[in-house]
Amino acid sequence: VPPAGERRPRRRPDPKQGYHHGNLKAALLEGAIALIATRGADGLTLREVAQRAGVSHAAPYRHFKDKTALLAAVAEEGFREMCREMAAAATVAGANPLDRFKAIGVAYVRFAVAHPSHFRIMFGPEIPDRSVFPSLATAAWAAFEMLGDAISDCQRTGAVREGDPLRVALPAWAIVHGLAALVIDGQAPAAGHDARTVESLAQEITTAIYQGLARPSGAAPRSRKGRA
Amino acid sequence: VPPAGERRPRRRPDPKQGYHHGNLKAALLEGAIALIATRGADGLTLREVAQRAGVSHAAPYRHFKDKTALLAAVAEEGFREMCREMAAAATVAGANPLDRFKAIGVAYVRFAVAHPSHFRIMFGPEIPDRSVFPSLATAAWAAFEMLGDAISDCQRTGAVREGDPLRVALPAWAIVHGLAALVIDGQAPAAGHDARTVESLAQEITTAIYQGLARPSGAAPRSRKGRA
DNA sequence: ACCTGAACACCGTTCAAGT
DNA sequence: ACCTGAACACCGTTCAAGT
Repeated sequence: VPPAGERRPRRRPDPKQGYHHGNLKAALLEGAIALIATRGADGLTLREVAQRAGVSHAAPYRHFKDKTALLAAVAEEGFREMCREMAAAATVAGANPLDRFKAIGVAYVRFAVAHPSHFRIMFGPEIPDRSVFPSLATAAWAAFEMLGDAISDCQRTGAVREGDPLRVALPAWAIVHGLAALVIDGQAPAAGHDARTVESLAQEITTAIYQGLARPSGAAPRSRKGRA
Repeated sequence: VPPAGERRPRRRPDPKQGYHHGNLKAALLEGAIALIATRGADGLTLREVAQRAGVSHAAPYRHFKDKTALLAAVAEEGFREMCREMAAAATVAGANPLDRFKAIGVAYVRFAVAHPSHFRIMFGPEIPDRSVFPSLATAAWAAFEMLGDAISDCQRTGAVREGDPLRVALPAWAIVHGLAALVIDGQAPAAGHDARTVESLAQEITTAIYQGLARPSGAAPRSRKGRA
């Protein structure tokens, strides 16, 4: 029995298909992502996902081995969307590799704050072993590679120090990931996850990892000057 | 009915006390931390904590309002232990503020990798609103303050650029937090959480946030030289 | 004051049975 | 091939009842 007046998009039985609709799998995935956004990662229930899709609570098992498999699909879709948004941000940023690198980092944080529960599932312990889901591992790796490639480009123009790009990219990944985690967990001071605050925090962070916290060499302890 | 041969420390009924032992609350907290270490954050069950303490599954409610309250106590103890370890690391590092700052950052990562499930509960969404538990909020803040104070000291000696210490400390916090999260979630390349690998990764990270990723100004693009 | 035992409303998962 | 309904073994939480 459906609970009450809940909007449920495109329910068209189409009796040519088996029972309810041809692509229950896609509907379940979509529903799970929507449910996570409103109820949080812990609030996600296989039974409610099934109910929202209009099927019995046992039906999902025909399409996903278990709850973890559904969560893996959710996580994979999250990484794909994150990559899309980072790529879009890089495009907007223009041709300067350093600008592109910073834009990607900011987009990383922006995605996490916009979809905190989704972000948690992408990285959290709900999926204990990512190697069981190769396509998820691939999608996750692609996100890291975007940062690595951006670093590579910066090294080519001489903006970033030399060294293995992936190794140099790790601190950059860590700092944007750390800021994202702290903000969505309510530790970093981003009141209400206000978009402008988050944006400027992310800008500060990417600048910090590029320039470092050290006093600019050659600058006197009391008078700081901008770089060239 | 206790399951089988499980070691259960110091069960001394002491009939002077109420029923089982005088400080069931402490026993529950201790048991919860132990259970998290072996079963993970998701595997923690109020009923099993009670069973291990030798009481009924309803008994914990006499000492903790609900499961979240127990988790908050677990998280608080985690922050205290982390602070202890960071303080110890700073002491070992000596008097140089920059060395102390790096040691604190490394200790932060080391704690997370040594107690991943505990670390997740300290920062995760299991405790939705930290402000409900003031002592937890205080303990968490103390950890951030240690980094902030270390940055302050570095600014006094001129090693770190000027500015609001807490604001300057945020990138440092983000980078160690991010590395910790990536490692325990199996994203960063620390095979098996090997202690030496983690240690050197943490060293690299703290160096990176101090020096920055920028090519050292004044160095030619092809020949890098050490700083003074 | 502190704990027990039964009860309730949930879960994830399985499996025979239906079409 | 795909879905249902009942069933099982769990949860967290509550509450009358015991000492």
